[in-house]
Amino acid sequence: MKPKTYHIIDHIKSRIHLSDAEVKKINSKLIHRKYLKGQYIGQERDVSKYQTYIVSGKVRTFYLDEKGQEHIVAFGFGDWWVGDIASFTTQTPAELNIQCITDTEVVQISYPDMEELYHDVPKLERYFRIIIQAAYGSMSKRIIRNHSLSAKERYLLLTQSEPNITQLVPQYMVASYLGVTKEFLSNIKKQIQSESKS
Amino acid sequence: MKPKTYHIIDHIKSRIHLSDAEVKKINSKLIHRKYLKGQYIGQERDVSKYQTYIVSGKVRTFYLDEKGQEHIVAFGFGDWWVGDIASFTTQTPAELNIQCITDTEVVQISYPDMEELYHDVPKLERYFRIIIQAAYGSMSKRIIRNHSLSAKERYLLLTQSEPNITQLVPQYMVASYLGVTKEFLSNIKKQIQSESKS
DNA sequence: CGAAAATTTGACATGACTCAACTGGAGTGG
DNA sequence: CCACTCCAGTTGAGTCATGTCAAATTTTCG
Repeated sequence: MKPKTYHIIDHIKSRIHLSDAEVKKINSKLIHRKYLKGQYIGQERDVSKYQTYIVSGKVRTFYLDEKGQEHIVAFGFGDWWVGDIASFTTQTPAELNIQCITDTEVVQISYPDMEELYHDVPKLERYFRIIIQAAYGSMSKRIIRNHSLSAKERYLLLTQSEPNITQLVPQYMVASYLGVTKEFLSNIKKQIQSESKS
Repeated sequence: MKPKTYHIIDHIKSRIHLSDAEVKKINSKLIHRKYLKGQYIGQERDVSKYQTYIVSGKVRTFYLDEKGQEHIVAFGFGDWWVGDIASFTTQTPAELNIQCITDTEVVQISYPDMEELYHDVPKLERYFRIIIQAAYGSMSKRIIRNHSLSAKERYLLLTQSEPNITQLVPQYMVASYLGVTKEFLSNIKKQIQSESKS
């Protein structure tokens, strides 16, 4: 019986070449796991134990400020990595919460296994370098947009680049992701609507 | 005559181990270069040709919006990498400008040389993975702060974590980095001053 | 010293937030 | 199948943070 191969392997293979032995090695470290809607993959103050790859489902990464308000840093919609990278790489308490918006299927690699994998399959360093570079690039674009665009412009940009975002997550999460209150996002939508009518 | 060893090698060695042969290999690809105050290491629309390590000097990375306003994404103050990562890694036109605030000494690696180095010294993948993870972590914290703190709180946090920032760069750049106008930052400073007096 | 650049000031405008009330489903259970 | 609750979304009034513009002042530096 062959060991089960996860979609994640294809994802890695699309960036770097892997031999069968390497695939096997990686597979042996993968933990397959399911979370229910509302469950936390990781919470603030806990040290992030796993690097988590979303196989299916929807996840949000958010920060809770002193006033108890949520600020969504990122969404994860399948075939992508989530987690508090700072916490995982330095094995210090996390600032971020990773919560499932829907039932979610993931594949995880623990910190010690990750270190072992980096040692045994050094090419993975390249894979993760590429992944993180991409994440860094989009994060830096987000900062730029937050500084140079109004909330309305940011909303239009988001709906344009991710047209079904409104189907994927409730509106108050979109607001939090954009960095505005739900009331104001509602207001923005009304503005846009009345503009398109005239 | 031995080839000159740059400080950058120590920086790399503090993250990964390198043999003498590997050091030599890396050194052979390093381009040492000086820029004058005001010069651009990279400009928007140009494809970023080099990964740039700041040896000494001060650099800012900024974005120019449609209204012609500058938005500073990051500063670089020595012994750190700068550049438009998205542009470099995908070899597509940059969105970011990298400008020297003072005379600046850098070490650069060209794109083809970088690829060659990754091939010949695979450990470098690890080094850059670690570097970018750190950059990503601080970038993500910045997004959080921008969303959850007021301009005044952000300013206080910055002056606390980087007390001599006011000596390092002119105030209007600090304002741009914080995402506020120079007038408003001036206002904030006045507020803080009057608070500390009472 | 003089010009250019950086900073400050103040009046005014506005984007975005707060709060509180209201609407409108989507269960859930009697 | 209705009544009830719960949650997401909307509305509107009032407020505050921050932006805009234009002028005055200070600093920097040739």
